Amino acid sequence: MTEGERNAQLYTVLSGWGFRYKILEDGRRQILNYILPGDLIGLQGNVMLEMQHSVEAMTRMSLCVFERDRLMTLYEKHPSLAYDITWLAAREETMLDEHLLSIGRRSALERAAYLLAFLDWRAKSTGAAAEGKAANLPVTQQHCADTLGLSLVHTNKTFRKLAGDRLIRWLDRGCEVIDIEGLRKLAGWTPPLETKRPFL
Amino acid sequence: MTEGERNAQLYTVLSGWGFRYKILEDGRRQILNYILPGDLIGLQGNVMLEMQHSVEAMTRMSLCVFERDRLMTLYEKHPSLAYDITWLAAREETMLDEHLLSIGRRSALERAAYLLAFLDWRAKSTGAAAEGKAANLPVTQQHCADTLGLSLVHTNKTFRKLAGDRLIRWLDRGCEVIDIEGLRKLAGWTPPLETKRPFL
DNA sequence: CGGAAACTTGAGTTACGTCAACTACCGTGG
DNA sequence: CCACGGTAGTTGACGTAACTCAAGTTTCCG
Repeated sequence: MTEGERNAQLYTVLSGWGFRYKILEDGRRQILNYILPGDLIGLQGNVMLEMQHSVEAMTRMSLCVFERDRLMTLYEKHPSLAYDITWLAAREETMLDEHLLSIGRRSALERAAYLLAFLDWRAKSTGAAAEGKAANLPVTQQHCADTLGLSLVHTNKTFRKLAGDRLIRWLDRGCEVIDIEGLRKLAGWTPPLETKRPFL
Repeated sequence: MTEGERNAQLYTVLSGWGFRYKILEDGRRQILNYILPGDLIGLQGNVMLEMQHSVEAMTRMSLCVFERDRLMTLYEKHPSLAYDITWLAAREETMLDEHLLSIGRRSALERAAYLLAFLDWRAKSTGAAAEGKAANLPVTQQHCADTLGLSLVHTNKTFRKLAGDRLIRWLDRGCEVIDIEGLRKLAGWTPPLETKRPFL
């Protein structure tokens, strides 16, 4: 699914990991946010005229399709589902705000710590990893670099520092969080308190 | 209105300029987005448990208050208004996405050009400035620096370059856009196409 | 066994940050 | 009327975090 396309569908993610991103003409890429089970894809495309970003899967994903035309009908017939959609949109906004703070004002080390703490939180709160147990995050350093707004080389050096301090361990294809509290403290971040989460 | 507060109200902006921001413990500040007439304030606070950011006015603002408890009722009684709220949330997301791309991947000069082109667009599309006429943006360089994720000094030097190239003129307290097309081209950005905008 | 994708490391460069000083422009009050 | 203090903007010298380039491993997979 790429930017500019007019997309008639809305999707709910049932399983798997993906991400949303934008690119400049010369290829510079910025990952905007990650997509996990329970997330909605394509709301912007339904409400705005066209998609403003692209989406890519990181693992095999299964989706539940939803027709665009039915969105207004759904709002009329099921106000509580409409409310849930708003809830999801507001949560996305909260995440984007934090990412913005991170890229704009945190140092490379803090930023990296924040990203991993954030992904760990998301992984755990969607049940992708058991609560309490160390999460194994299926990201490459290239993904992280494009999320952090850093170069690949500098991202690597930053992660090596975190690994040297025993906060994480970097695996073949992904990252294992060892000391989540350490990461959160370094980043100066704690996961947001949420009201009850909608099913969808 | 500051972060962490539990805010029972939702506001619609009738007139004036403001902005949303977050700060780290040591005072580093990141401006997340600007608030103009027609925008909604406090949706996150209503849906999440508490406000995740703070809001500050840049000019005198007039607001229309809306009680939190009535949100669910509104969703039941007026689905089209509910849809409008979703529309606004999706538009906010689109703007945050673009800011993220900007801070993460654009150079200081491109970023500055983007910000001014963006504010010019917002000013014009809310009727704060006449369409076609040069918009006068009521921002200080400190605001811009905190939006761009740059230092105040470097922001100043960047703006002086834009002024030297006759793209903008910097006034006492704010900025006058001279060559909007030049700014957009430099930033590699054009305003998004929007579907019909809701009243609210 | 070869080739691609991911990760690592060092050396040199540059964009941006910090520090510090200075100007200009108010509005306030003696 | 001028003295003042505060906010906003400007500029130069110097330091450093992050980038680029380039050359490695290592791991996976066909």
